[in-house]
Amino acid sequence: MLVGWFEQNARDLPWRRTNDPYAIWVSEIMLQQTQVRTAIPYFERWMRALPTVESLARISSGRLHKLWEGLGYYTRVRNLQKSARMICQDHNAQFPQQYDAVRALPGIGPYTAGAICSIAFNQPTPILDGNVIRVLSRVFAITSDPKEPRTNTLLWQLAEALVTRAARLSPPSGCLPCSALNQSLMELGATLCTPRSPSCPLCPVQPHCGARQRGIQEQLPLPARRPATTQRHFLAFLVEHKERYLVRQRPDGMVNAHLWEFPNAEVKAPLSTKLDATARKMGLRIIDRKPLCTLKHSITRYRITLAAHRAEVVNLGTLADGHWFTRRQLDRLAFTSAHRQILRAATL
DNA sequence: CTCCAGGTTG
DNA sequence: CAACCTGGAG
Repeated sequence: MLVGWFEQNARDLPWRRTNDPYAIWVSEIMLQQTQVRTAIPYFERWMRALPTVESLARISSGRLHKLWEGLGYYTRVRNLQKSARMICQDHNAQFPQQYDAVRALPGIGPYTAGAICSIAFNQPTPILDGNVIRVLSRVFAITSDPKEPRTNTLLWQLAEALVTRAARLSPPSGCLPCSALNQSLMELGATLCTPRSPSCPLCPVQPHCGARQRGIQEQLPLPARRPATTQRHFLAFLVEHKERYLVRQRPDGMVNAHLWEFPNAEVKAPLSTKLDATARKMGLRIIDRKPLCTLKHSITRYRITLAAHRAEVVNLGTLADGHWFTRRQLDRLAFTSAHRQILRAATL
C-alpha cells in the first residue's frame, strides 16, 4: 500500500533515473542536511563534470570545492574525494557492495550506508533519517524523544523490520522491494508526513497511523531542544586595485576550510567604532564608511552579522596570505555563501 | 524578521 | 555531545 502509493506518486528526481551506485552515493551525500530542491542543480552539474569515481579521485581541490560552493558542510565534499581515492585503491574503482565496506568510507554513517545498500543494491538494510523518524514516530505513536538511545534503537528496529518484511514478501516482477520500501518511507516524510501541517487525508498509511488516530500527529516527533545562540560581528573589506581583488583562502581545519573569502576580522560591537582601526591592523584604509552591504547568516549556534566596506591598501606586507585575482578569476574560486554575496553586491 | 531542519565526525 | 552550513517555512 505504501509502496504502491510511492510508485504512483514518486517525484521524478535525477538520481532516481540511475542505478549507478556512484551517482546514488553522490546524491545521498548532497542530500545530507540539504533540501532536494537545492541539491538537484548541483547533482546534475556534478555528474556532468565527474561522471565516474576515477574522475572524482583525480579532480583538483579547487574545482572540487567549486562544484560544492554554496552547499555548505564542506567536509562532505572532501570526504567524497577521500572515499573515491579509497575506492580506486582498495576496490578496483568499483563502488563496494558490502554494507561494512560502504560504512567504512569517510562521510558515510549508518543512514547513508543503509540508503546506498538498499537503493543501489536492493539489500534489506534499514534507514533512519529525519523523514523516517517522523513517519515511524507518527505511525507507531512514539511519544518519547527519538534522540534518546532507547527510542532511537526502537526506531532502527522498526525500520529494519519493515525493510526485511518487504524483502520477504513476493514482489511484483521487476520491482526492487527494499529500495522501494525505503524510498517510500522517505518520500512520504518529505511530501505528506511533513514536520508541520501533515497532509493526512492524502496519506496512504493514514488508516493505520497511531498518531492520527489519537490526533497527535502535529506533536510528533518530539522536537529536539536547540542550543542557545551567540551573536558575532564581522567586518569584511573589498579591496580593488587595477581590476583585481584581494582575497585569501581559509586554512585547513577551521570553519569553511579551503574556501576563499575577502579579508575580514571579527569585532566586538555591531556598529563598530573600530572600523578604521580594524582596517589599519590589516594594512588597509576604509574608502567609504557607508557599508557596501550588510548581511546576516548563521553557522551552527552563531548568529553572524557581517558588514563589507570598500577599502584600499596602505601596507601590502600586512596581509601575508592575500592573493589578487580578476573578477573573472574570482568566479572560478569557491567562496562561502556570505562572501559570494559580498561579491555580488560589489559588482552588480 | 526568527525559527527550524538535517547526518557524520572528533 | 558540540560543531558543521544553508535555505525555506512561518
